[in-house]
Amino acid sequence: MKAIFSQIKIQVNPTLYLKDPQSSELGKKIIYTSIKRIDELGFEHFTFKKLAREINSTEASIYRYFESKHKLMFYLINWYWSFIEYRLVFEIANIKNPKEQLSKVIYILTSLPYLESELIDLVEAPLKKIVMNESVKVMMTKEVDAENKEGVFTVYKSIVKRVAAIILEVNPTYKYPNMLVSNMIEGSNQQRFFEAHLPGLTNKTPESDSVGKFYRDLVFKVLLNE
Amino acid sequence: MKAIFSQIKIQVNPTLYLKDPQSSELGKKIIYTSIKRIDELGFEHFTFKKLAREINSTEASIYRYFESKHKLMFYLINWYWSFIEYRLVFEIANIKNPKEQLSKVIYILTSLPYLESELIDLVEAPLKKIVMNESVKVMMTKEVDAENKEGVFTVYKSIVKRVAAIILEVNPTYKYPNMLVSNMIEGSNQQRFFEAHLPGLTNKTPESDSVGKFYRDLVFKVLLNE
DNA sequence: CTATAATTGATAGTATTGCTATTATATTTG
DNA sequence: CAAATATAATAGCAATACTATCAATTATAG
Repeated sequence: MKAIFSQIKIQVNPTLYLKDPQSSELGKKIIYTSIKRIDELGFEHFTFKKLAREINSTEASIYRYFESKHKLMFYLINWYWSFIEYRLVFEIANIKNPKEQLSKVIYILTSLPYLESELIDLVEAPLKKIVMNESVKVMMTKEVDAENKEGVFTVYKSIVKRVAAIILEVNPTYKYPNMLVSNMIEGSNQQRFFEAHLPGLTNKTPESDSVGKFYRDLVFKVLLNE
Repeated sequence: MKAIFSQIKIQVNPTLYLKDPQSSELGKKIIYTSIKRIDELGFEHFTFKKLAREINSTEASIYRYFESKHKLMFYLINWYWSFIEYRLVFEIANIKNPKEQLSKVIYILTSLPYLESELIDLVEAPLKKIVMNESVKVMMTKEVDAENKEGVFTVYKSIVKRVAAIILEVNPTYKYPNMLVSNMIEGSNQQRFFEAHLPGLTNKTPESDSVGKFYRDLVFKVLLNE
């Protein structure tokens, strides 16, 4: 399951691109290089001009693939979400016990990129970092309703739904399964950011993964107690 | 306790402004009007030029108060956080029971602007909306470490610390009090956004405040169970 | 192998943004 | 009323986010 990005052809909602970047060399270069540069510069400082310079192409050519850098960003995020959904389904397939399933899910959704041996790849690791650090900035905008209509959040909602179903198996009377999932996904991303930059907002300890433990503890306490 | 913004002089970290906006008419207009416009347009579409036009002033004049729109945004957020800290201290003062204190705190930190009669004001309500919808975009940037050094997050950390202390009174062995607080603050803001724009990620019901209930349920279950 | 279409590159241009600099005009204050 | 200070007016600049045009290259189909 190594180098998944290159082997598994993950399908991304066509509203997110003008021309499928997976269909040409230039397209692939755009994807690969933009992942590295967005991770490095942050979404705000990343521009098509910088990207074009790096891949020896032009802004105009990049615009033939993506309508805007916003859309490119959503393309990458959606690719990642699709990949996560794939993993979710795959890794849970042969687990029977819902609690064990949930445990695995928590790991997949909250773990750090470099902790996952399967993700050690030049592309997937920075992609996860992008999702962690940058995605909230393109989600929480005034354009969200229009983008939602275009199906930008379909995969994300599907993941939440899927995990919520497992939660309801663990505790059929729990009232807020979707919120518990979306809070865990977004929260763990943000807590990772806090750990790195604002540790006073966290309870970071030198050893051990406190973000992962925090959410594991939280989810199971919320579900298994009265 | 009405119209707090106008009555109580809240002190904001001077690194956030070049000239104290509370010290002049123009300064106050900048604050009041920017709150309304950032709320309306979102941080990305808000510009000093638009603001200047509206208050019949010029970009150059606004730049004498604030180094950048980023700093102005932090000024507003900090003002809000200081205000919340003030409320927190004030409203908890005569509650003895830590659980009741925590209950009050959860309400203050997660409630919607228009649900709080004290906040119904032309300024505080949109200010809370700004913090809910826009603040994460200026927090999660590559500049965060530099801004943290300038003390931009001092008040926020202080709130987290304060509430974490109450949490430890409720459950002295709980390992992640800071994370529980920052997750609740940031999470509730985001869940409000989801409720309004991506309800599929939440468990919204027509009546009753599900975000508030979700976090209340969550916090107490996490703290009061083994 | 050539005609045709599709893709990319080169270049230019536009409106807006974020910000600085300069000078003139008000306004406050001592 | 003079001096200091604050604000307005104007200009300008480099960067950003795009769009448009046309030429050169490459792929593809007959």
